[in-house]
Amino acid sequence: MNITLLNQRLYNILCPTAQGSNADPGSRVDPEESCPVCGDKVSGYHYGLLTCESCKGFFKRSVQNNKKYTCAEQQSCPMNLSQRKRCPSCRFQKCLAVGMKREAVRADRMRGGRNKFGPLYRRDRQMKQQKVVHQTSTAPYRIKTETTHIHRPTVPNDVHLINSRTSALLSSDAYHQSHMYPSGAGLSDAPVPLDCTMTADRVLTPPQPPYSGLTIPTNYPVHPTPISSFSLKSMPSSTLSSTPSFVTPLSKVPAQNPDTSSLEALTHNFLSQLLEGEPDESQLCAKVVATLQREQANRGKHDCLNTFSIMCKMADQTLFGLVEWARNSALFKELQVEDQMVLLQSCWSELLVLDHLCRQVIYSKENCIYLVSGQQIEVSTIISQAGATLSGLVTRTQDLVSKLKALQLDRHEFVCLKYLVLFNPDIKSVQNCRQVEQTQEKVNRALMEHTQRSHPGHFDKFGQLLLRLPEVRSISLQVEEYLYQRHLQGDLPCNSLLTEMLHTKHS
DNA sequence: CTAGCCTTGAAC
DNA sequence: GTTCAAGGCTAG
Repeated sequence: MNITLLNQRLYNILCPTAQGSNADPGSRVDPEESCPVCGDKVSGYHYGLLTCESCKGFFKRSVQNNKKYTCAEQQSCPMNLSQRKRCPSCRFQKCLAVGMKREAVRADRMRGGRNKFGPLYRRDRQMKQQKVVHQTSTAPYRIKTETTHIHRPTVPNDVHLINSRTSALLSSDAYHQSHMYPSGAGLSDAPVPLDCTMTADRVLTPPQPPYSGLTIPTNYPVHPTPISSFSLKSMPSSTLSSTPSFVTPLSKVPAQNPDTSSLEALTHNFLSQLLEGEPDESQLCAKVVATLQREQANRGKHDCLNTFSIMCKMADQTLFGLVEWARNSALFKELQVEDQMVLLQSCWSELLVLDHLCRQVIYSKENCIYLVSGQQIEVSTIISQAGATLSGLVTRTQDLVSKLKALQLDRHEFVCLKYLVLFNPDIKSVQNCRQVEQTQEKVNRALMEHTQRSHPGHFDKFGQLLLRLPEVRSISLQVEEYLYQRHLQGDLPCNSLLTEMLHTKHS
């Protein structure tokens, strides 16, 4: 079995150098493909991969002039079209991170001609071309499901233009209705009427400037709680700084006493390392918003993304981020790429669910769902208008959110859960099963020691956390099934990592 | 300094 | 001759 053929997109993310490109999902074959650094439109291959003209110029200037930038913030500034100028340091780091090559900038400044990357660009182009053929040949076909009461036309490239005429018919399954993005209404102004002419443009450029949960800042998403002061409860940062260690980021915990066991110090270091790889929520949010804005801008006013497509694209971007997270993880890097593929293909939906849960625990207001785009939606609004499957899913997930909130899941524990899900030694086709098992055990021990040390008063928090994993698994399977049904109906955006993951599992 | 447009020239 | 990624130029 050739794994790379099974899920080329995943393989490309895991082995960016093999294919020479690490661009965003969902737009690979699009002539309007987005720059992996800032999300702007790409103008061609520059210094190793497809980037926009401005990042090309920026990278060239930086390398030619041997620039040394310093970030005034935490070296995790959001990078998108509107903010790329703010922090050259983070921009340059991002350039390098996505794979732009210093060596492609010529020391002798000779103009014209081709460099040694020519073949790499050609291969990448061929790969994209193959991808188009693959996507076309595996175009979704349609079947009827419980949530589909009417026949909706299959539109090439997945776009269902929801208009007022079809909206009433679609109300049986409100997920693809735009109530998820009520226009301009305040967060608690429920119930939100269906607005089926809602466009992504309106979603993404809300009229209300301050954060309300439903508005996405035009350029930079604002989070109710900074990720740096992560705790289970949405406590203000000021409270956090004066609370006991269980809400204090471990990195700020004073150095271990000499009398504390070395084991404890080891666990602390181990967890800190795991935490270091955690993606920045603000950046992810900015990226998602930028992608959606760009997508809509490319479509024009009369070709709007429907809500379900928007949700899928959000999930796709999140998934892309999760795969990147895994790829960059030191523990994951130790595995061979075949095993990496197998593990990710088996747990991607669980990771998505975990990611969603964590976001709810940190950011969501009472009875609201917090999207990766920074929007909050009232659960009751969704439940009241969604079909049976989706309502059930939302309810189950919200129950789990409540339990995790009650357990006061913290950031370290969340990371551990992610690793426990990722390193699953029960996956049969994993070659190096022993290594996966050892890593899982190591993380498991770290989680146990952390819960006992940081939450000594919380009896069996460790066990309680582990007991939540079967439900995560179960929800994720239901999510997959739901998405696959929608995929078969042609509702999912083609050419996405999400679709490819679904496809791989069902093929 | 940025970023869009222009010029160049080896590979095809 | 064409292509297209290099470097260059320049208004803003």
